[in-house]
Amino acid sequence: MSKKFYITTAIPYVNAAPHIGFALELIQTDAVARYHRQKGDEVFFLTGTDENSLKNVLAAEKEGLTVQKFVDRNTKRFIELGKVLNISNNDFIQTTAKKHFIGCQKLWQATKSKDIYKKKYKGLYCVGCEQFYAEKELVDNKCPEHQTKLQVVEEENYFFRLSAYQDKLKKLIKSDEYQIMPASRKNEVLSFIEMGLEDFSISRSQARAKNWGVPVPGDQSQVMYVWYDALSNYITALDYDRNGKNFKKFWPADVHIIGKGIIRFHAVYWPVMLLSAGLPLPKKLFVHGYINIAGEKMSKSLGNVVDPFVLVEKYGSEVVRYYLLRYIHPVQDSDFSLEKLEAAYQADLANGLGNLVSRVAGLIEQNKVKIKQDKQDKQDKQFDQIIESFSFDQALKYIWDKIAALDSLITTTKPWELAKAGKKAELSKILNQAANGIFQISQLLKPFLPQTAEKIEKIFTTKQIKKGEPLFPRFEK
RNA sequence: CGCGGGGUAGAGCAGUAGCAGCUCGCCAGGCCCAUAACCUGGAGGUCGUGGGUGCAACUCCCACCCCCGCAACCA
Repeated sequence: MSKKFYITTAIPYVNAAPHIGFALELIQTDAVARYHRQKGDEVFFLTGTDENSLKNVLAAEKEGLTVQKFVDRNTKRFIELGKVLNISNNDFIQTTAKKHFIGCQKLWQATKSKDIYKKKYKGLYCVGCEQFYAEKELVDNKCPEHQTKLQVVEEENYFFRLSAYQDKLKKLIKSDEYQIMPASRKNEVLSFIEMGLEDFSISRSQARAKNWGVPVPGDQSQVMYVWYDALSNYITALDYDRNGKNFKKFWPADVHIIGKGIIRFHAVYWPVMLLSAGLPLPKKLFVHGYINIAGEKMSKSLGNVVDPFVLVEKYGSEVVRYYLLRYIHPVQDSDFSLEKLEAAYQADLANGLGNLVSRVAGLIEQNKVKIKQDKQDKQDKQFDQIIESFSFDQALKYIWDKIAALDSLITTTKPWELAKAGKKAELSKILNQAANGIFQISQLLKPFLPQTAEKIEKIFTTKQIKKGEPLFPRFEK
């Protein structure tokens, strides 16, 4: 019996080229999606881009392009990133899509009328940050980020009655009805809620938004606050606008995967928006950590931004996938470095997996042993449990322990001696065991390293097993 | 008194009361089937600091020091 499984990444805004952090999110999400497909679930995996952010408008202005041209061009890079990383998403939402606009407006209208109200707001606004600042936050009366003077903006906006949902939301999260993982993030959210939720603005004036964004239904002077529209992507992509069959089938989401920076929107705003509109809540929110470079935050000003395209070009997608899943901690921040990536390649992929495959395939080829496929599907509860908890690093460790066990098996049973001694039956038994062990490894590996898994599968399912080329040649010193 | 995460072998991490562990790196031995790969063993840590509770503390309690985030719109 197949279950439906709906999984999403966050949608990054496209004012700059995609960076390695988003690559991590794509790869993690892809691993979970592929895992569920392998289990026979009907999977819908969504990713996309947020094109309505004012930051896009500002970036476009800088380059002298129309906003639409700018976002189209930049979104291409994100689509391209998915391709080069071999990401198996079923759809890619761009929030300038018509169905997204209509869907957002439908959600707005479905929201309980008492939850949306108009309020005058006056504050100091920084266009660069796209945000209001409190006076005590300023440095020399200037924006702490941009060192520019702030504008006094006064306008009437729509507000959402978040405060009314405080108790209800707390209960839903505490009980794991909407499960936030890991637990430390759940606690963080709960303590945030306990501090008290304030109503938040869900629109801005057309002028301030520079006429870019989703218009508020029935009020041409306002566009939706970009997060209101961005979060809606998870349902608009499923054709919520016309209550399409994907929406009926796949909503609510089984998992949203996001980075720690946007936890509030997903853990607080989004569920409440849905509650007010009478829609079911997503089941899980998984929050991953960030990638640091030599202990420092990645940033353009530091000049330490890692370009995922360059990595893939140099090492290949499988190596990048492996490194990010195995050595970037799923929930804590971790350091990224080329040295570590290369060490992982050499030790785990070349010496470990690659060598084992050559080793066993070579022994089989030389001794012309017949391999009988062990066809039965091995259930592995422990492995399932590891993946359910998003412990990608441990999942790979688990697989690599099996690789080591097979190496150890070969070393201790010495098939080459059995061959010399003419002990055919015993030789065949050992090599069958090894071959089937590798086959099993390839199955476990599929969600993580799909291409490599397939190559291994091919080698060990052909009639005449041949050694062939190394999967991961060692780097020359 | 803002909130959170962290400080365990050269590096990266696991370990929540009972002889301090894993991976990489390093050293020695074995093997010779394999991509100079693989296997075994070894060196290397007063578990941030100071107190407390316990028969027993990396693990619980208290205080302090250091690092890194967040503090309503950054993957």
